[in-house]
Amino acid sequence: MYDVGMAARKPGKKIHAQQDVPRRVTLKFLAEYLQLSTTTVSVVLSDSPLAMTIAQKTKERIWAAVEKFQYRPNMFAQYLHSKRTFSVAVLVPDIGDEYSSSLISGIERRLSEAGYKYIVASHRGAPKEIETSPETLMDRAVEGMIFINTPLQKRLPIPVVAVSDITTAPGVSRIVIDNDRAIWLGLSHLKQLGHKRIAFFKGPDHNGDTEMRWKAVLENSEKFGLEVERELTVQLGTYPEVNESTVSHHGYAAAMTLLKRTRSFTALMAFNDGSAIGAIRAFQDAGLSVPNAVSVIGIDDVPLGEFIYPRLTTVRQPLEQMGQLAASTLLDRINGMTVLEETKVLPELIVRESTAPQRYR
Amino acid sequence: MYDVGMAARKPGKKIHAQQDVPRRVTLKFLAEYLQLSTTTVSVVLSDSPLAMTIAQKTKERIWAAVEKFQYRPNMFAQYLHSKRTFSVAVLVPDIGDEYSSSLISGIERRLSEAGYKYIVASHRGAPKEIETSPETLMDRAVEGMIFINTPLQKRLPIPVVAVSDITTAPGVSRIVIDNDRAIWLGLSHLKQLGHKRIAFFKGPDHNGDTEMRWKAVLENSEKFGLEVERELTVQLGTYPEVNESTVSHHGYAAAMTLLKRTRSFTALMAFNDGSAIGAIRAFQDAGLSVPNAVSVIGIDDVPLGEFIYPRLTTVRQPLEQMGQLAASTLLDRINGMTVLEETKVLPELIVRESTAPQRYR
DNA sequence: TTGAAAGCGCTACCAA
DNA sequence: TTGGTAGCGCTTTCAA
Repeated sequence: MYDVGMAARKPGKKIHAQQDVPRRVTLKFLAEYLQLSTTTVSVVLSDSPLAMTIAQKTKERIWAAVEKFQYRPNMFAQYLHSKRTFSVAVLVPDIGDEYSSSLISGIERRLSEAGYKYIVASHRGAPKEIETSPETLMDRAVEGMIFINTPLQKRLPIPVVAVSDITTAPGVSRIVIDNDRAIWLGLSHLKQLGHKRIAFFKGPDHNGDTEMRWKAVLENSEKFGLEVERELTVQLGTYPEVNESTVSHHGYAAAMTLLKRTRSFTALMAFNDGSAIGAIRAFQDAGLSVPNAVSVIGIDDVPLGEFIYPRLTTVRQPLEQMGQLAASTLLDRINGMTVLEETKVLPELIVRESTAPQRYR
Repeated sequence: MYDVGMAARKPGKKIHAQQDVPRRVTLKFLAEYLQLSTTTVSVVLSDSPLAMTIAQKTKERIWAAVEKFQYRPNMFAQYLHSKRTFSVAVLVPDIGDEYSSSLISGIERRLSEAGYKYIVASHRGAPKEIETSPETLMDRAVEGMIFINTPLQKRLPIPVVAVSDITTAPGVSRIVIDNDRAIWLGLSHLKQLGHKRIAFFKGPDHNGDTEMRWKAVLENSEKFGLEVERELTVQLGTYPEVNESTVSHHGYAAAMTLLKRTRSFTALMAFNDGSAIGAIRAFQDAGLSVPNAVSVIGIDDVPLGEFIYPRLTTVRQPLEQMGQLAASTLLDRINGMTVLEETKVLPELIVRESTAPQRYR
């Protein structure tokens, strides 16, 4: 393979570039081909202020050569000066789950508009991964990071935004659903339908929405004159132990647990759609019709929700939009703007078929 | 901020490194601190053959300093020599859909074992994106690419692996489900249950499995003495036009189309789980019980399949495993090994509740 | 209007 | 057992 380097034998001694084009064309090659200095070529390519002083004719020759050789600057060499990589990292528990991938979809949309690429790293809950991956990502010189439902302990030297936040480090911008509003929407819907004895699923401990959402359950129940009974609440993923990993499995198991305790509830406010769908199946298996015997409401609005039987009533969490917001916020911080420490996103009630007026039983 | 560069005033004139540590420690800084040359430090850090010749004592001093200053080599500077980035790119139609994200989950697992990171780019079907993103990804110096259900026209100068292949370029390694076997499994199951008039969903045109799967339908039907009637087949995404994007919507619409034509079928072999779930809902809405009036079988085995009503009978496509295989194959090619041009993965029949023996109607 | 030279952080060749 | 020096591909003074 022809090596460009060989063309420059002695400084000052111009040698016409050979016909052979190296595997990847470099600035130096272009300059030699054009009988110009790399400086000149670099200046016009990057359109720096100095480019004003270059003859129009020269510029045109340069651009023609760029076109001819399909020259593309080497980002890694550029980085050495600019320290910019136009890439960020996204940390998620598991890229395979619906929640993460919907958010990432939104993140990507916004990022690609800005010419950024992203690296995603799933830690699958492994503490070691969570601990070390910020480092290995910093090695790739990402300009910022987005933590999705992932704890960050120490402050990073780059901008960080968290979605479904469980970070404890300072200086993190947060994008969160307005959980109070979400619960309020669900509860007021159930209340309007006449439900009094409502069961609740509390989220798993490692989830960033669990605490806020549970607090909202307590507060809003009080507001609505509803009682949150211990007997009617079960936390996902704690009891009983299930090996299966999806939230739906946890929802199924949680519903079964509930049924073993009592059947005195007429509605269930689940933690999310996955657990709601699992619970619906459990109720059906136990011979309880949904929504006739028990109404079920989820949170999220997963795509399949409108195809299950009965179609799922839920509180929509605009994940795509939250992803976009996270990306926008991160880009703003990267560009040195000051941003809100926390941005709340509004949920929306989607009434379908899994909720119905309470019938006396 | 203290600038390390200032420490080296004149070559040869050693100056003790200051107490101040620069933002990010460099090799040069370390070397000055240790009163060694960068060569020496570099050699022991990379544990090159030459490292044998370095005094143990010196090595220890170096490692201690690395620890003390938390030195991490700059990958971008390293790249300039090694031309290696330990990163690959993954192209998908949409990272938000279940199919893509499950595959990526497998890809990531294998990649991270090998210390690789990946960039994902969703083109959302936009021809312009599909055309240009290989270029922009090459700019990031990825060492290979994985195309998921995405067309690649021209040969790339780096290794490429395709999953659900629709590439036309040469030199691509393919990972595919054994579609013939998948259809065979589904059809033999239905046949055993006594079904004779079976409806089919054909996949959308832009999907890599559509052709092979349809061919398999034709061939296996013949083998089983089943007839594939025009009236009983509808292609997803073609008719009628639906604006909604998910396959489930397409499945719902396709099923409705089918019902408008005839009700003379007793089973449906869908193109995948998404369309199967949409179809089940359509049948239910039309007053047809599944599986009593019509049996439905999907392909994929999505997580929610076992929670819908009725639980979905399906042919499992091991997406995680296929992702891992894709990554392994790509890594092998990157490392210069020769790999199979095509690897077929075996599907598996999962019998649940959406299929039942045919009852005479 | 253009070019020489230094330097970004690291590796590698050749000396000492 | 260790160091000087050149160079990877590019940008950026400073000079001409």
